[in-house]
Amino acid sequence: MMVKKRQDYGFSGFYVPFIPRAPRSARRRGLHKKKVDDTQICAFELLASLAGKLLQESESSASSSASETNDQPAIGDDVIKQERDEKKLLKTECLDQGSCEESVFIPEFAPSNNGKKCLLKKSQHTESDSILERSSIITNSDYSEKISSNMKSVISKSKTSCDNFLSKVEGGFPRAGEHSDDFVENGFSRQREADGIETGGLTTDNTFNLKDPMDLCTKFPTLINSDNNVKFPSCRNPVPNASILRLRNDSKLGIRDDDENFSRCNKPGTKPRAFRYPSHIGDRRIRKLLTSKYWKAAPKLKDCDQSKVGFLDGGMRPLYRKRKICYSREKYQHDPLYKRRKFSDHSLVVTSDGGFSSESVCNSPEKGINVDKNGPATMFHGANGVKSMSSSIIGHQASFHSKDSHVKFSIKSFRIPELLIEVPKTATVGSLKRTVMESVTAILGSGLCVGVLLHGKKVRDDNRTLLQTGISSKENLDTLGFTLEPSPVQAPPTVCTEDPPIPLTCDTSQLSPRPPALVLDMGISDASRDPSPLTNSSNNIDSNHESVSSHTDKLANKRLSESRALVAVPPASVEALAIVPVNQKARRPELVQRRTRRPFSVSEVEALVRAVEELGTGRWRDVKLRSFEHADHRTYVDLKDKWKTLVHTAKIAPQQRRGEPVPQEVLDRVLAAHAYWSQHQAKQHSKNQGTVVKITEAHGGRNGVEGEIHLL
DNA sequence: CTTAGGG
DNA sequence: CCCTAAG
Repeated sequence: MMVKKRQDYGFSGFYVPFIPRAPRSARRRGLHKKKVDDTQICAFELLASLAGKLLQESESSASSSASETNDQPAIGDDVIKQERDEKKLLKTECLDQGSCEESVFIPEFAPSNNGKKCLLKKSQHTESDSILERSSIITNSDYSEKISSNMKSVISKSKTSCDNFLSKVEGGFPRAGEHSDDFVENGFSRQREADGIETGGLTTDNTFNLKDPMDLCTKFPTLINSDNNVKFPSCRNPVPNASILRLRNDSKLGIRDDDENFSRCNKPGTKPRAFRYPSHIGDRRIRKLLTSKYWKAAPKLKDCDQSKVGFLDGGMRPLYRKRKICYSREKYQHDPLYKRRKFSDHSLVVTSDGGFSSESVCNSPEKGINVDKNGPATMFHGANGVKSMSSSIIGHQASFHSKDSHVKFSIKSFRIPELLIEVPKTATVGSLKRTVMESVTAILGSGLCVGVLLHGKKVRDDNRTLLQTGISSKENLDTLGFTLEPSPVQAPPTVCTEDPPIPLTCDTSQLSPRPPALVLDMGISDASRDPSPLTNSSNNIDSNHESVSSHTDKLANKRLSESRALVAVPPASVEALAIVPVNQKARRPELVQRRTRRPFSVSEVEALVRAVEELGTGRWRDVKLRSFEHADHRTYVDLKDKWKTLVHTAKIAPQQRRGEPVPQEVLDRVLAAHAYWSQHQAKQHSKNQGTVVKITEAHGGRNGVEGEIHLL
């Protein structure tokens, strides 16, 4: 449920590199955790924004430094204007959020998620509103930017959209403090004055003039807190929920897909188990989206009480500890972030810049602004074309003007794919920064091109007109999305292995059990074959793109799922950069990353069969414990599923079987056990259980194999 | 959290 | 594999 909801609100069109999830066993469901999520939204957003920032930054640094400089100077009138806009923006955002009950799920969105979400929602209502909103948002960023530094603007912006997020960031990163200060000064000082820090978010200035203030409050409690956070070290944050990016003991930084973490976090009352991360295999890796800037953002951690550090992170290293310090109590929430992250991956970050980078983040005031374009849909109006594209998110909404023959697109921003960065614990912050920068650069460096998606399908025929493609249709506009993709020509597969963390390696590939070579292969092949695997399952709008035939959909999906194993290697990955989707209707279910596929080996199958023979088919947990206890990637559900497939496999002709062939003998045993246990179960139901303890069933396999089951 | 099933 | 409904 949650997932879906999130998706709906968050990512409709977003495509993100796929990353394998943590073992299912580890994951938890958080049906009841919804509320908790609220507080954590920001964190996700933060992450998302970071990603966006990274992208932007790299881009800007590369190509738009000039624009930046230009932009900054203009502080005078513009500022005022901006401010006004900002207020407007804020207001709209608040309202929007308020309107969105599901704000809870907002996390899905990137930093600008809230805004985006709002936008989306608004868009539903009125296009004009959405536009306004967007522009206001943009303005806002501009405003802040102009006021102080880009960075500040970013912060302020982010704050507006997501206070929590900021606060979290702060807490999470060593340099957060710096930003926070700036931020406060520039963006929120007013607020504080007015209402005091506590109420900051709500009462602050005009910003939040809501028709119903309460709405805002109730809905965005977190935001309020965040304000507080900004001012005060996160550790002081009274709100337990304040989520921060949690750093694990591991040296790997990155956003983790693990649901596990997520779910734990969600549960307020969760057991201590939540903190056992370190022991978990999957947890070992901390994946975060960090940008150098990101790190910079958390300077004030030191401010936090050191004493609290030890809370949850017993053995953390100083470095991490520092970061963690403030967040110790928020570990829970942290997890949610991850999960959201997953979702958010797909989402656009409205304020990609919202985040954290101080410098180039908000370069172009116009970025993210909607533009009416006569030209190709792919064109964005921005301060600088390229820059805006990469950094700004695509507006999810495109509006169709019946009046003229123009189609209006608003691209709020683009999101960059999740980056997995792995560095040794002993790595310096500087090295981390470099690593991040390199990875980002790698993404941008290879060149990007814009892709157009309609109904999740990639529109490849560049010669088609919007009209022909259906993009001019109002309905279709809702499902229109843009993507940043690596240039066709280059797709240098830069896959790093996760294992060698020692040298700073930028691992854009997901941790995959598979051999790197394989991964690469998959990634490449997938990319080359089908640039937009994600879109396969969606309905084709057009015939112009190479759509996968329906019967091959399954295969495609499979491929897809496999490819997901990789976190897109920047250049190579098709979906490297996000998409902007728009409508929830159009959303695809697969936004959530799937775990990497790990075919059962024959030996595993044998172990499974053995266990099932002994334990029966209704005790998967026991089976897991007995035979797969150390196979963390095999959950009992996996085992159950495997058994299911085994039974099926055993029933079909050998020619129809795929994958690593399982000895017929084993399959026969499967059938035998299946038959036996089915019967056994039936007997039990019929209250006739105790009688038969031992059953021998013979199946006429081609080998005439006979399966025996021995019961106690 | 586990199971059991459907997708 | 994923997702859910049910214990």
